[in-house]
Amino acid sequence: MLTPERHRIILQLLQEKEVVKLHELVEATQCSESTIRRDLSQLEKEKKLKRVHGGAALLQQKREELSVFEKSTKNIHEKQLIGKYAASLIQDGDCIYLDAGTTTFQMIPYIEAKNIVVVTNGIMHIEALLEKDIQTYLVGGFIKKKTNALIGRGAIHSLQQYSFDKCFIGVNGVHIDFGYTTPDPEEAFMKQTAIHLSQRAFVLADHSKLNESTFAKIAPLQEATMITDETDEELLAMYEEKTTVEVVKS
Amino acid sequence: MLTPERHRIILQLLQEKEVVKLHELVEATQCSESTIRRDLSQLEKEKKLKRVHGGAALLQQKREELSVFEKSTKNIHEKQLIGKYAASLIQDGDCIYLDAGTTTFQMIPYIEAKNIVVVTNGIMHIEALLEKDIQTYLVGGFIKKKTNALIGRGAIHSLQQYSFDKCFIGVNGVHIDFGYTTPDPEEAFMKQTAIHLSQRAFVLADHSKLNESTFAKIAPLQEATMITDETDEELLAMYEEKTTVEVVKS
DNA sequence: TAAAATTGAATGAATTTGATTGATTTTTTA
DNA sequence: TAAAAAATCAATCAAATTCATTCAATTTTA
Repeated sequence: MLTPERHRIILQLLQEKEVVKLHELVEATQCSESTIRRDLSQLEKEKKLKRVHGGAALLQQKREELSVFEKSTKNIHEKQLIGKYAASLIQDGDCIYLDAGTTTFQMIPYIEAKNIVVVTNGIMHIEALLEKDIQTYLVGGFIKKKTNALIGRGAIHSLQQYSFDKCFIGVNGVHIDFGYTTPDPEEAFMKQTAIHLSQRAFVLADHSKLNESTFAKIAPLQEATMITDETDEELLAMYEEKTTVEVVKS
Repeated sequence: MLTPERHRIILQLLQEKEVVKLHELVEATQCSESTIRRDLSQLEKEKKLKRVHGGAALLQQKREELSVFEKSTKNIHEKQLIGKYAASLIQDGDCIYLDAGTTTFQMIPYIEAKNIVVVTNGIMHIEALLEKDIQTYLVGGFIKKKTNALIGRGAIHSLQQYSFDKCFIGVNGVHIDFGYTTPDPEEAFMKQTAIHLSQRAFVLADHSKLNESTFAKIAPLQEATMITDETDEELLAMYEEKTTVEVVKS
């Protein structure tokens, strides 16, 4: 049996059952455990499924967003590292746009620059920013319940009243061809606008975001400097051809 | 049975029953107590549930700190009464401006009208509004730390994008000569603008506000209907000469 | 045909599992 | 109320399963 056919069978069985045992796949394909293991490894690298002990499991759909709560606990350590580094880029007197989202949120405790102004569309960010006695402006607009972010026409309009030294943007996918992406077109447009209003743009993307792409395009890679904790040299080299990449090491 | 499948079963049973006994999970998954215990431990670490003696429970947050906040305010009972009455004035399909502040905040739990849109400058209000599945817009602007209200040029500008069927305004003073007043001129201007953008304006003022006046003038009495719990007939008669007064009785 | 890629088997390492232990908590009983 | 009984718990261990890695055999490709 050919590799693509096996892969098709594996993914199909997975679709039907949500989780599938290694043994069932051996049964279905009539080939050895080793082969199936190799297939699962590869499919996992391609983000088509998630390996689990004893088999494989379906991973959540591309366009479906996780709740804020789930997001906030995922890759928290990596996000903190990235946040800390990103925060160190802020200089005294800067005007900053801080995108909504859990990754950019992690920057706030590490901000040390004085006399800065921060504009944000993230309601969650406000309390933390005020706690640090940072002059904070909020853009107006519609409140998206799921992410607690301000989006829509009003938000864009509100945003356009400002211009920034630097902006820090969170994304859901970074892809060599599709650039920076996020599931919601409204949010994508918001992020895009912020990038265009800024002298320098930074995208914060932990390693789980690389080689991913979701529905709505924000901007091509070269429009922002990417900050990531990815360590795979080969992968990084690929992105470095297209844009500036700052790698955070733990 | 694979780990993700067990986890799914556990979480699903939990969704249905709120709390679930260890023994039921053993029954449902046909595996040992130890395994279930380990699963529960892990799911608890992932904040997917809360372990309790004998099993697990759904985790519920927020509610409590809200009540703490509610109790910390002055004249809470009167404000609730006023809030309840004011909320009853909202009709299906209305576009509403809800001013920041504790009095207007009390309206939210009592809002029953369907298909309404609420614009607010109060950050505290957001969570409660979203909880009630109300379409919510926030004005942009500078965040005043003390009151968690959005004010300033940006806020005014943002507000002027809308027009309202009704607005509900909190004030610090109501005075027969000076009209409605509040200490901060920026906030006063915000409230004034909202009143002018609304077909009908309501000022919520518990009895402690009457015959008081503070620094910044919002509007003369006749520009808004006053909702109060004051009972002094003589006092009320005085105000009723100048404007419409709605009296809430406990 | 030779080089490269794929496959299945074999190895020991790593993970998961259920049973057991004694400690802790809850309920029952006196 | 306090002691006893029952239930539940965390910690540990050994057996079973699953895993990654290696290597030789086979198939595919150039």
